[in-house]
Amino acid sequence: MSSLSDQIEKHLRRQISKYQGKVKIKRNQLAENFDCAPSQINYVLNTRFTVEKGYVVESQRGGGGFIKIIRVTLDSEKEVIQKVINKLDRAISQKEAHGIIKRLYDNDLISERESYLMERAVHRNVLGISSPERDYLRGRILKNMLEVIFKIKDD
Amino acid sequence: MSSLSDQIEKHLRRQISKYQGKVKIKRNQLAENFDCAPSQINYVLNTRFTVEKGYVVESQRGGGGFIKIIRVTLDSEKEVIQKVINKLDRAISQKEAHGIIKRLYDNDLISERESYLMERAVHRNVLGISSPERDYLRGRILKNMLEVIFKIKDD
DNA sequence: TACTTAAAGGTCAAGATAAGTCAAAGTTAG
DNA sequence: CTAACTTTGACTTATCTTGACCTTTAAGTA
Repeated sequence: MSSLSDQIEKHLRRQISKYQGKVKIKRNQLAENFDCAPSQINYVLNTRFTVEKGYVVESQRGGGGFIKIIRVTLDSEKEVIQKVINKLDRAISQKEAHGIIKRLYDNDLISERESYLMERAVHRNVLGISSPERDYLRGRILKNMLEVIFKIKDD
Repeated sequence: MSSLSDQIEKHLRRQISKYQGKVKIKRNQLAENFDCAPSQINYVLNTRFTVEKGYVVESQRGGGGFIKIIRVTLDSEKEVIQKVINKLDRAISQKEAHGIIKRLYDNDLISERESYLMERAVHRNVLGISSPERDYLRGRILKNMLEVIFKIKDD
C-alpha cells in the first residue's frame, strides 16, 4: 500500500506523460479528488516535482488560479541529442560513430558502459557486411539506439 | 529448533524467490505476523541480508514506509553472462534476443535503458538485411554487446 | 477608475506514521 | 560457565498528512 503522496505523484506523472510533458491542474479540485488537504498537493510538488528531478512548476492564485507542471529535459540536452540524431540519416563511418558516442559520453548523456556497448554494436568487425551497406547499417543502428535511449526517462 | 530470526529469514527468502529476487514489506506488519518486536526485523536484516550475502536493503520511514530487500547476483553475475554469450555463436531470432535481454534485465544485470538500447540495436527493422544473414548479424551484435557488459562493471 | 470581495494558491507547524538505533536482558551452543 | 547470538523495548529520526492562517489576483461594483 503506497502513501497518498505516492498516488498523487503517480497520477500527475501519468497526466504529464499523456499531455506532452506538461499539465495544468486546479489545486483544490485535485485535493478534492484525492480527498485530502489542498496543501498536500504542495507537499507532493515540493518533494517530487523539483527542478533537480527535471520539473518546473508555475502557478497563479486568485480566481481561475492554477498550477502548471512542466517536465524539462534540460534544453541543452535535448538540443544536443536532436542534432546528433538528425545527422544520422545516412552512412556513418566507424570513426564518425566513435566521435559521436564519445561526445555523448563526455557530456554525461550516456554512461561509460553504454558508450562501450554502443561502440561495439556498430563496430566494423561486428557488422560484418561490406561497405557501403555497412555504413548505412551503422547509421540506422546508432540512430535507433539513440532514439530509444532518450525516450526513456531515467529517474 | 530454529530461532525466530531463522524463521523470519526463511520466510523472507521464500518471498524473495517467489517474486523475482525482490520483495517489499511493512516492518510493523511483519513483526505483527511473527508476534515480535519490530526491531527484530532489523536484526534479521542486519545479520542475514547483508551486502556480503548478496542482498541490498532499501527503506523509507514515515507514512507509507516500507523495507525493500533485493537479491543481487555478485560472483554468479559473470557466470550467467558468460553462459549466455556462449550460446550466441549462431543465428538468433528477434524473439530469442528479446528473451535473452529481458532475462538480463530481470536479473538486474543491465539497466532498463540498456535493455531498450540493446533491443533496438537488434531489431529487424533496424538491421534491414534479409534472413538468414540478419539473424547471424543479430547474434554477432548481441554477443559483442554482452561481452562489453561482461567486462565493464557499472556503478 | 478605484475599491471591495471572493476565489484561488502558499506557508508553516503540529500531529500521525513508520522505520532505525542501541543497549539491556534472555538464550543457547560449546 | 561463558561467549556468541537472539529478543525486547525505550528512544530517535524520517516522512506524510492536516489545518489554521497568509498572500495574490480576477472579477464585480460604485
